[in-house]
Amino acid sequence: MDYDFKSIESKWQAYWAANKTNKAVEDASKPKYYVLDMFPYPSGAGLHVGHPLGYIASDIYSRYKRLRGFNVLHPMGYDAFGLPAEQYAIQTGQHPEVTTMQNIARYRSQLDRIGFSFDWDREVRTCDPAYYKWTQWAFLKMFDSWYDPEAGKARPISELVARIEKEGYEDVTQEQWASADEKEKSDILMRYRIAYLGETSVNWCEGLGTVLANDEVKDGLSVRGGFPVEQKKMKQWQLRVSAYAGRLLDSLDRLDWSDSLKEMQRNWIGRSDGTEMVFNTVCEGRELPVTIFTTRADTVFGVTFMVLAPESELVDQLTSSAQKEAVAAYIKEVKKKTERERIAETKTVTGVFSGAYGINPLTGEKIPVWISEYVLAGYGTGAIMAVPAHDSRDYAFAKKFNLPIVPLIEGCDVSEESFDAKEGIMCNSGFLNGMTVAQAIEAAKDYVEAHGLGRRRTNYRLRDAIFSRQRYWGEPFPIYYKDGIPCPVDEADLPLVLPEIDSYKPTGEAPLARAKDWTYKGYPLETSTMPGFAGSSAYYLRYMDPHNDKALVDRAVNEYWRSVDLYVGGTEHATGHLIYSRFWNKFLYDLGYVCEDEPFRKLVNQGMIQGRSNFVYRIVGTNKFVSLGLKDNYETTEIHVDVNIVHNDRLDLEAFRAWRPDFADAEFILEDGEYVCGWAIEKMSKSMYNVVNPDLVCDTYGADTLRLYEMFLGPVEQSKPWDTKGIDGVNRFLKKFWRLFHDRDNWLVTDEKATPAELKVLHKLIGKVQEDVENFSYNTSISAFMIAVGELAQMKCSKREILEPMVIMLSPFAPHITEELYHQLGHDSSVTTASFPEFIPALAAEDNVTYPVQFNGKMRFTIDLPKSATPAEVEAAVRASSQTEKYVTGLTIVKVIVVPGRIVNIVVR
RNA sequence: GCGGGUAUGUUGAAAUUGGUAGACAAGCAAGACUUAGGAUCUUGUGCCCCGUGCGUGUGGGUUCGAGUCCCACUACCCGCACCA
Repeated sequence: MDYDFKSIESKWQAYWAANKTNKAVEDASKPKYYVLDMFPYPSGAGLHVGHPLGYIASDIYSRYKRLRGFNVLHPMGYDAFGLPAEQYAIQTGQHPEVTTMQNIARYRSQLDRIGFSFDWDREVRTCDPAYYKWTQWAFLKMFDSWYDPEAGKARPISELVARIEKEGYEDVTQEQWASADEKEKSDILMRYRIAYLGETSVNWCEGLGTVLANDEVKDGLSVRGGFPVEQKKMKQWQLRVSAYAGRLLDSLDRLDWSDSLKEMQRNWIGRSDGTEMVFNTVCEGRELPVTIFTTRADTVFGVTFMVLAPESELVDQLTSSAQKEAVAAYIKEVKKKTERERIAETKTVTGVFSGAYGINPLTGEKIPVWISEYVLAGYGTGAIMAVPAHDSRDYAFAKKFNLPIVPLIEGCDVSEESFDAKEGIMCNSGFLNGMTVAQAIEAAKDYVEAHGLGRRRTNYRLRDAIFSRQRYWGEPFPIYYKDGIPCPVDEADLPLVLPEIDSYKPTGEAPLARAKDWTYKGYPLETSTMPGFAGSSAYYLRYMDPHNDKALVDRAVNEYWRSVDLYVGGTEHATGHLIYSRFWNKFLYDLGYVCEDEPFRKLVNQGMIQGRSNFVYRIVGTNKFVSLGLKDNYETTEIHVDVNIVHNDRLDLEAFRAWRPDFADAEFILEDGEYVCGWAIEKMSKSMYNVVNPDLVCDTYGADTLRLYEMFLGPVEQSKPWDTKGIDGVNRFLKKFWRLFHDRDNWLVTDEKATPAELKVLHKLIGKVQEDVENFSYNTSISAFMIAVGELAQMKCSKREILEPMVIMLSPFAPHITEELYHQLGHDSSVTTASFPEFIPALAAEDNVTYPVQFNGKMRFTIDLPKSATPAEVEAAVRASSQTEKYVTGLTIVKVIVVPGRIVNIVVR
């Protein structure tokens, strides 16, 4: 009987679906383990072989944990709101929901073919009203909360109101509050709510007709679509993520994530400890204190000018009448630039003198105040003290505008460039003279605080998340406007269902503005929708209790599953989803809705699967194609060719002629009768014709081979090109494994007792697989299987005692073939209900140890000794060996090093 | 510029964490079986001047012993980037 993967795979996939084999049920008698994949956005292109990589890795781990007696939660769903479906709708008029459902169906059928152990009863879709009810609910909770920096957590806004009424808070006095009208009260509270409506400079993308969050913009272009993005002041919903910056940073230390990912988040959060200092300024007799932020308080004696951001509110007040025109012209010029231009021109220095002067609080010196775009309004206070000698940006500015440069560190040379390093001994710096920079920073901070000139302050780069999108295909905000005051929709009225609209074409206003009766209690509803990350921020919680319509997740259920034990996904979410989710979770934790303050305890980043593109070389001006080795003899153009008609870099000529009409009469110049294609590693994409579809691999080799091959390709974390060449190896392994059970006509498995040699093969394998799977080192554990199967084949061992444990161990990797064999072995339950075989080290141990014997570190020969031999016995045996004699003639043994079980090294002179 | 990572045969890679470098595959070569093979099975395969030789990006160091540890450098990949 041959290994017929097609019938085996479809048979068991149907069986698992019918029997709900992978259903997860809360069970207090078993330890839980929660394995999560980053759920996909169902794009129109379907899956390529790169997508399932992480899913396979996590599926292996889930199945392994199940064999080890854990109650495993391993769900899957779809991040289904998003731009591509809406843009398709704009082009075709088809409702995004229709497109989305079609794509989901396609994804599901592709996923099902690979044999994942997902509990599909727990599937979530972010675009499902029953799901986004809880996205809206969380938003309402954020709207109804503020961040109390004293308690270090979010609290209900009613507690803030109570406090203001009783004693005022920050700059809001009791009296002000008492006399405020509804609108004013709303405005005051808006400054504190976690979800708030605020005017801010936002990334506006004209091409997409919407605002975008910082992580959705790269190099001044939108990540989706690549349209230019400009800065615009707009009133938008925002989430006060910045309030959590400190906590998001601190608890990173407790997470089992890769260093690089944690570092990325640390950079994104961007903590910097510095000093806020007040400089008094004078402009035509008007005095105005200006607060600046610096991390280099020690350099205050070298301040030769100050700079304001062009967008700073202080600009108007600090512009003298003489400079008014020049400043206005400069600001106009700056505003005209797109974000992209501003980034591209970071090297060119621009700026204008404001006409005002500041007073250095330590020296009393009078310094000019300038305005320049190199100072950012959104960071610190939007104003800086400039120390050109020790800051390269200030230096460039000072050079351009001929401002003085005062060096503050002994022996530093600032004639050509600034000295930015935080090292050396201070000079020209009054009481700081003679200190090291590190000492001076602290001393200066102390001085500033002691003399009431400012205070220590920690700044974060992390900004609040802009939460509004002027789009259709997203969650509607549960907010309506009563006389212009934003009010929350009653929780009982959630979900607020996305209305139908007649056309998806952009008109300049938000699509929901066109919806009929988009009102609540007679008042207009908010017309923006939520961004993509809204629905993905708490989906891992919803999987715990996906059908609950009373709560996001039931308290007791949450206490059982707690948080994700293993999260598998790509690094591309480092500064988006993974920050927002952590924020969202911490917020829910503060209010007591969830029991863990971090959502993802361990995170594994799977690498990307790159494409391996193939090329043909067309001789310019002809329809003749020349093989790789001969192409240098001609003038050629390189053309991407579909990798599916190339095997081992040899072109299938007939398939090539049939591929595209213009190649139908192609001629070839061959080498050795074959056309050899060139190749390159590139991103897997349609346009490069290097996309490999997993369905195709399942058709030709089967899902088990696909799974094994993707894991055998290399470590899960590493990016690697897809190269179908090696796939035969793992396929051969499965066939070999099958042949331990079957030959052409017979069932070979016997109940004979296994020999010690056979048990050794088995137990060595158990030990290896156990260790490797725990470390996600799947490629080496597959190697171990190959070795074991080879050895058993050699021994002609087909004993149940050996093979049955192997079937169980292999089942996480290749679930279909093992399910078939497990049933053939006489079981009528699924292999997933089996237990991982127990590792007995004694059975795996070798009786003898082969010691490599080195002389002065060079290996010369090996010697077999009993495992029990003591180091002294080993040394004696080695000294007595005739081999040793050969290598020491004429020399003396200085010392013999014996590492028990490892090696013997003899030092000779 | 700042931060993180990687570097081993023709290719993907492994190395018990300081102890026989190249496991296991792929590719290639030779052979067997076969009407045939993109099937199956053997065997070989780091390099060379074939030795007590050389060899894990380069140059040093520590050690009886270094792919692994330390120092300096180079190349590539990823992230951030006028963040004061």
